[in-house]
Order: sequence, then structure tokens, then C-alpha cells
Amino acid sequence: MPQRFNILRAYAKKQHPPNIPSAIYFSHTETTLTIFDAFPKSFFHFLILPRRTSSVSIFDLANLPTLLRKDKFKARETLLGLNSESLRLRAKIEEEMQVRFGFKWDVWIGFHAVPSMEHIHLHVISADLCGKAMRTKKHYNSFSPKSGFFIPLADVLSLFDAAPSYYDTMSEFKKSQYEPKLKEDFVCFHCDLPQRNFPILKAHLLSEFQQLRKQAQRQQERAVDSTGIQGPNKRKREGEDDTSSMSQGPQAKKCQLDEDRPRESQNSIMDLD
DNA sequence: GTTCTAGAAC
DNA sequence: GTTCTAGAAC
Repeated sequence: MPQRFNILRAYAKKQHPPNIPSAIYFSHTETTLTIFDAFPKSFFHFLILPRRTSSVSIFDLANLPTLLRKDKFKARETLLGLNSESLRLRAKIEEEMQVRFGFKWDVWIGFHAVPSMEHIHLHVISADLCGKAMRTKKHYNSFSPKSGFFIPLADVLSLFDAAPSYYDTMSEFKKSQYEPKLKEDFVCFHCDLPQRNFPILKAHLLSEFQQLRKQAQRQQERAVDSTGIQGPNKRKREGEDDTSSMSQGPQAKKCQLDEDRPRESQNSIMDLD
């Protein structure tokens, strides 16, 4: 599907990004564009794209190896731009985690070693892998920190301090080295235990997430008990837990951060394909 | 991305 | 027999 392959490049080329469908567009700066991932693999899943500048063309931004080979200084500048935008985004996601889930958890920031679409895109994804579009072993392994296919932005940035030969080797991101990782057996990224098949893994991930949440709630309650001050989140009784409904159904579509977006456009996030 | 299906795993 | 995977076709 050629349209799918080039869709990110088309977004990145937009002179006026807010023209991008509101279900996709999130925000932009002079040098970056942030969009919702159309197929969220976690409760929160965004992409940050570099936009072309006077010194970095749309072709230089085709993929990471191209950018890294082009010009070390400009490559570094581009990636630092993505980095600062990702930190701002993470802060917003954490706010939203607190509001919607009553606690915050990790956010991963990095690239797929072998991307499936043209134009550099940085994944900013919450560390749960319980998203509605998480459906195959390949999906899971492409984000699990255990598989080595997901390359943290920090690792790429550290290449600029490495020996030139190491920089050259690592910045190739060879298919032959990374693609086999997608086929490996899956282990839970929380507890390292192997999972027999995908449905079992999914259920396990959700229960790990719920455990994390309960743990955080207990900690907050302890803080409340010791200070006598009510924390930012109201306590929830067991029956009121809404985690499972967030993993599927209309609730899962609520992965936007800006409260102003109309409900219709939220729904279309998931109906893109 | 989804749907379909042969054959493997249980 | 049922559940699940993975590849092909779309």
C-alpha cells in the first residue's frame, strides 16, 4: 500500500499542519510535528516527526540511516529537536495518566530499528503495551524493551559521543540484524516470564498493568494516611476499576490529550485503515 | 491494516 | 475437538 508507506512524509511536508485531520494532528513546532499513532499499541501512543528545514531536506529525513550518514552535526541537531519535543510530550502524557488512571507510569521514547513507513518517526509510547491495536507477536516485539528492536532515542544520541567506526556500524540499522528479533518468543517485559501464546500474553500484560496501578494507589493512600491530606486522586472501590474497559471498546479511543477535540474525531482515530 | 485458512499446538 | 499461529491475498 504505497499511500500508507508515504503518509508520514505527506504530513511532514504540510505547510500548515493543523490542516491534517484532527484525529491525527496533535501539535507542531517550527521543526517538529506530533501526531497520534493511528494504531495505538499502548494506552498512549504518539509519533513525533521532524519537519524539513533550510538545511535538512525531506529526503534527508527519509529514515534514520540516511539522516545519520548525511551530516553528523545536522543529524544531531535534528534529533535533539525531537528529544526536547518528546520530553514536553511526555510531561503532558503524565498529566493525563494522572487524570485518567490515577497514577503515572513509564513512557518509552525511541525508534523502530526497521521502520515500516517512510520518514523518520519517533515513537512516544506509554510502557504498558495494552493498546487496542496490539494484536500480533510482531507488534509486541517491536516495542518490548526485551527484544532489542526498539531503539531508545537516548541510545541514538549517545552514538555521537562514540568512536566514528562504531557510529558508522550502528547507524546502519541492518535489516538482517534486527528483523529476526520480531519473530522471537515473547517474554513479559515486566517479569521476564515467557508467555505461551499471544492471547495469554495480552491478558498477562493487562494484569501486570492493573497490579502496577493498585501498587501506586496503595502508595498514594499511605501518603494520605500519614499526612492526613487527600491526594490528587479520589480513591476508587474495586468495582469501579475501569482499566479493562480502557483496553477495548469506545473508552480505548480516548487516547487524546486535548479535551477540546470533538468525540467524532476521536472515534475516527481508530477507523483509519 | 483485515480476512481466510492449513496445519501446529494443546 | 478446539485454540492458536503465520502466511497469503486483499
